[in-house]
Amino acid sequence: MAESALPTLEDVARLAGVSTATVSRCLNAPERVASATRERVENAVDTLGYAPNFGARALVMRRTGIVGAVIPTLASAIFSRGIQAFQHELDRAGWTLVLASSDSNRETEARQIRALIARGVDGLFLVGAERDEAVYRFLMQRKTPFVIGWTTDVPADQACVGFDNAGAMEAMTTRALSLGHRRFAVISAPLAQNDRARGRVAGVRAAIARAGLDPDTLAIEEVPYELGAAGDAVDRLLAAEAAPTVVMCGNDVQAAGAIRRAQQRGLRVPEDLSITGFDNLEHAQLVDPAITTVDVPHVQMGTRAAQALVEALRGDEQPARVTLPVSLVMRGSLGPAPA
Amino acid sequence: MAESALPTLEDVARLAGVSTATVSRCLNAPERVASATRERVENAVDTLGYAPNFGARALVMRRTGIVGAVIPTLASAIFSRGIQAFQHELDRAGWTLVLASSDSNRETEARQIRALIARGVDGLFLVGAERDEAVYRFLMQRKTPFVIGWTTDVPADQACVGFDNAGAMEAMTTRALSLGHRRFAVISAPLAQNDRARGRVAGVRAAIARAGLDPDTLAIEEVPYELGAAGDAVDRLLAAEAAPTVVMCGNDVQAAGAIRRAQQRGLRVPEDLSITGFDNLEHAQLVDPAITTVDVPHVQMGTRAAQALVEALRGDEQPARVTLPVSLVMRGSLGPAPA
DNA sequence: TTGTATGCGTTATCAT
DNA sequence: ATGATAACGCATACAA
Repeated sequence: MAESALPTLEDVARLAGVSTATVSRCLNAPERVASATRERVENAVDTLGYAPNFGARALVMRRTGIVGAVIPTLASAIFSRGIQAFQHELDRAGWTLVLASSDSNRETEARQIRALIARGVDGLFLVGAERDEAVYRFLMQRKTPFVIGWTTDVPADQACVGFDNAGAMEAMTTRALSLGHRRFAVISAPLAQNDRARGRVAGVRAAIARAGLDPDTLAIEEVPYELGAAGDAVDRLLAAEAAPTVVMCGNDVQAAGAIRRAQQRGLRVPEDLSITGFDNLEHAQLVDPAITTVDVPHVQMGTRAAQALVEALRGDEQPARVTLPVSLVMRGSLGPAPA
Repeated sequence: MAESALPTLEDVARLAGVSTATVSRCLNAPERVASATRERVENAVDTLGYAPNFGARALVMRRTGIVGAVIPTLASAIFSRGIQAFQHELDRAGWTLVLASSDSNRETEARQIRALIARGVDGLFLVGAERDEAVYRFLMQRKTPFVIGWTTDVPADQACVGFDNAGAMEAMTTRALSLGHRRFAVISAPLAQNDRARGRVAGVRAAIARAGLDPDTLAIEEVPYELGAAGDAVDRLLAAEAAPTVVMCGNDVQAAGAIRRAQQRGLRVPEDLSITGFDNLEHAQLVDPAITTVDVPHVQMGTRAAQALVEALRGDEQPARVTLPVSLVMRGSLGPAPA
């Protein structure tokens, strides 16, 4: 028994008694073919179970219809809402998303970007602006349009859809200051390869500096976005000489872990220790007290990023630059400083 | 200024003073070319910034190296761990993942499957076994190998990597019975297009039937995997004539929502009402009391599924059929039945 | 409206 | 070790 190959345009043409050009037209511009022949062709397509060969199509059309996104991780909830919206909007516009994760690692991200381009993506969505110049050069060279998300701190000629990480955290810190807090600590993602995390810390420092405090006394714990790691960070922070009255976390997962650990140590939140989060994830409403946090418009960001990328793919020259507003969500975990 | 196109194999060949065949060899089988010429070619590749054209390669190789996965949703944590593992293992084996979501909708899933195949995926990862016969016929016709995850309840000739949804829930129910519970209720995902959810409910019914109780009295609330919706379901269940002493949830998100709502109504968990979950998500450890749940080996499932798919892609005839063990995780939310 | 013919960029076979 | 060349399956410019 011969290995019967997949049917091609030619098979359909033969069965329908027309040329391959006509079959191609039936599929791509049905209005340009007589309805009688169109029906014959459609029947042939059905009976043969024909579907166009992707590689051949990509070769001749010079595009694949695929766009790629490289995000730090798929495993956590942090990016899932935004990416879900991104992919939904992309789908509406007829594009398909390929997802890769960088494990928050610079080299891995560079590898993934190259891998995606080798897989024929027509455009890219990237998180943050922190990567080697060589990567940007490569993207230029390949003429691959890209959009950067989760930050707006990018060169003027690049498209981005994000928000002001520093400003958001500065606002939250100012709020804590107004509640009487003077001893701050921060739990952040590792700062080394993460411009968003650095921005958030910078916001805290800016606010306390403006309040006349010394930003260099700010204790910073760098830990991954995990409950237990954030808990351990709390242990370390509370062991310090002048323990903080408020811990500003770079993310709600960390805030949730911090709250749980503080409570396990017998501290009341927020009476004894205030804790704030970032992102307004589902986590923020699961713990008790609920987390005072920064609401990030993830869905909007994903949607707008998709639109920006589609525009770039269409050849629009002006790179879209979108700054989304964030807002403080006051819930129970931030209270007045203890007396 | 002319629109300079991307460099091709021919450009490289010309610059290096060799034939395109030699350049191709340099890229795909470097050991089959003299090191002197290889160096010349590599230099030419660098200076031109050459990268192979994906479409041309896919056309002649008859494969894209891309596999697709269609999952109910990207937005929740339910599938993210498994998918992350799936993609990681795939990456190790040199494949790229394209992700699509079906919104838990049968027609949408069918559309997404066709769309992915139109995008040239060489294989597919699907969740659950519930879909139209036409979809399976289409996959056969296209000779597209696929693996089914999250269940093992599939025809014998299909590859699957999953666990026993019914058995897991039956075990949990039996545990509740041994704690004296006699009035059960279930909060489940909508059953209509979800074989895993139906399996879990069937497990509850089987256990209570075996205990001599009437499974037809079992109250079932079908709601999405959202905190608020699960809370509302609790309200309805508790309004019933003979309120349950234990609510078995099909998922930890629902269990978390149920616990919060019960507590807001002034009930103590588990003293007044026991609640169980499923999946052992991060949620389960965030709420207080922590959720007694079914641990599902998501990471293993994703990894094994990737391996199974890669095998199928390599042409292995025997479809892999993997059943992963699940286990009960006893935490605080399930206690003895109230007296 | 339909058909003919060409080219897209690569891999692989067969010579040399 | 290297080169010429034939597919691969499709879209499209041009002819009829």
